[in-house]
Amino acid sequence: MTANSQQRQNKSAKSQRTRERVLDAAAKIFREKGYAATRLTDIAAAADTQAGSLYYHFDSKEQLLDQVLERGHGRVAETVRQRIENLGPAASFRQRLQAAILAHLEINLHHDDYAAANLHLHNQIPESIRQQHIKKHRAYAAYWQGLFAGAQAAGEIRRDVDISMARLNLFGMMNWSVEWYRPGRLDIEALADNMCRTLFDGIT
Amino acid sequence: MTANSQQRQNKSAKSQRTRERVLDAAAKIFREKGYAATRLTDIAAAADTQAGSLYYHFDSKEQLLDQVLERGHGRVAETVRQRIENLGPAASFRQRLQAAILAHLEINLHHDDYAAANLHLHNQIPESIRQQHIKKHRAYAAYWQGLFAGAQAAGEIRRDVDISMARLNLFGMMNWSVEWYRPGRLDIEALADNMCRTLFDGIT
DNA sequence: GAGATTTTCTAATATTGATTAGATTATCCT
DNA sequence: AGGATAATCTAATCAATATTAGAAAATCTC
Repeated sequence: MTANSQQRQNKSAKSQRTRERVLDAAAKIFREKGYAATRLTDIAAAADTQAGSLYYHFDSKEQLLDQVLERGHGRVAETVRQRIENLGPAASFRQRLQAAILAHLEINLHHDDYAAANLHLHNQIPESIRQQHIKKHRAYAAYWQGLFAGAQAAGEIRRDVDISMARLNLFGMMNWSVEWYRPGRLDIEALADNMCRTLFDGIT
Repeated sequence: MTANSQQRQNKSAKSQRTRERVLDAAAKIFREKGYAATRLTDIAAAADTQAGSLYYHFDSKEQLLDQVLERGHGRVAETVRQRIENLGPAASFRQRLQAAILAHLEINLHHDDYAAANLHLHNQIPESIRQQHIKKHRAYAAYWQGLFAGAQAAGEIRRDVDISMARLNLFGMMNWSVEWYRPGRLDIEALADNMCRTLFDGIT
């Protein structure tokens, strides 16, 4: 490692720390107040810096949002994939779905502002960056669709069930929970379990 | 009817027509773009008038939002109650719930900007008017909770099911559909039917 | 149809908030 | 240490937009 690259690394290390702080603050506040209602001074305050200083790290408010959403999506997708892989190849599709539900809920409900921002801002994304985020969202949906298709092929879901709709129904249960869930009384594992059972077995 | 009251009626009729136009426009645009991102000039343009003119009818942007949400909530609640009453006293609770689901979906998905605004703006309501709307929302939730409680008491839902959670799951399915549903390929009745069956019977 | 009243328009005002420019401070390398 | 580079701050700028005030137009009453 040359002295030169060492230098670059150090500088970027410092810079990246505040960059992280800013991103964290942005995720938190965007998620709380929405995109338009968030002021850069709010983000700056939460990141313990000045509004003007943000521009050393980011080009614009829009780009800041873009990166928050990007990271949020990445975390969700990776976490879910990872958890399912961890189950190994012998797992049933219902087990996979249960694990996926738990992972999705945990990351969205449990402290991850980046992930939660994706849900909250869903319909507030400015036109200019919307297209790419819709693409990512579609890819995530397709991944789940694969799980449902596998389950149906394996006979774990009835033939007459429309799996696209089943998936949308599940997304609804999960994503709506960010509106009402508050940590404390109910733990997330019980919640995941409940949704999975409702989806598969119903309440009758 | 005196000439005086006649006069008052006429004036107010005229005034009320534009007031309606403005409210309609506000509902539509608030729902599309969110609260903070909506400009008064947008609403004025859609109502075929001038931004300044809005203030003859409303005190502020906030009050405008307030009335949109208020009306939206009223329509939803009344429609659902009405549909259930129409079933008569002999209807099973599952039938009632099915009717309620259909009504809720129809009004939220089918052209009612006031109702849809309630869902879209859910987490963008300014502090000053949030409290009362949370109250309304709670009352609506309590109404549904009653349906679920009745169903469980009548043995139409298993004893071991947590009906609060079942209700939240159903709300999730229904309310998430405003994010993805587009009129055309799938009719709302089929959608309601599907959700009701998923909830009660599951997909296994 | 004249005068009063209601409704709408036009043109300020005033604030807010994103963005930029230049000065200032911290950090790094030799 | 001292000069270069990076990072941050401060103080404009600039545009957007909610709100207000007063003029203009429409409507109503007699």
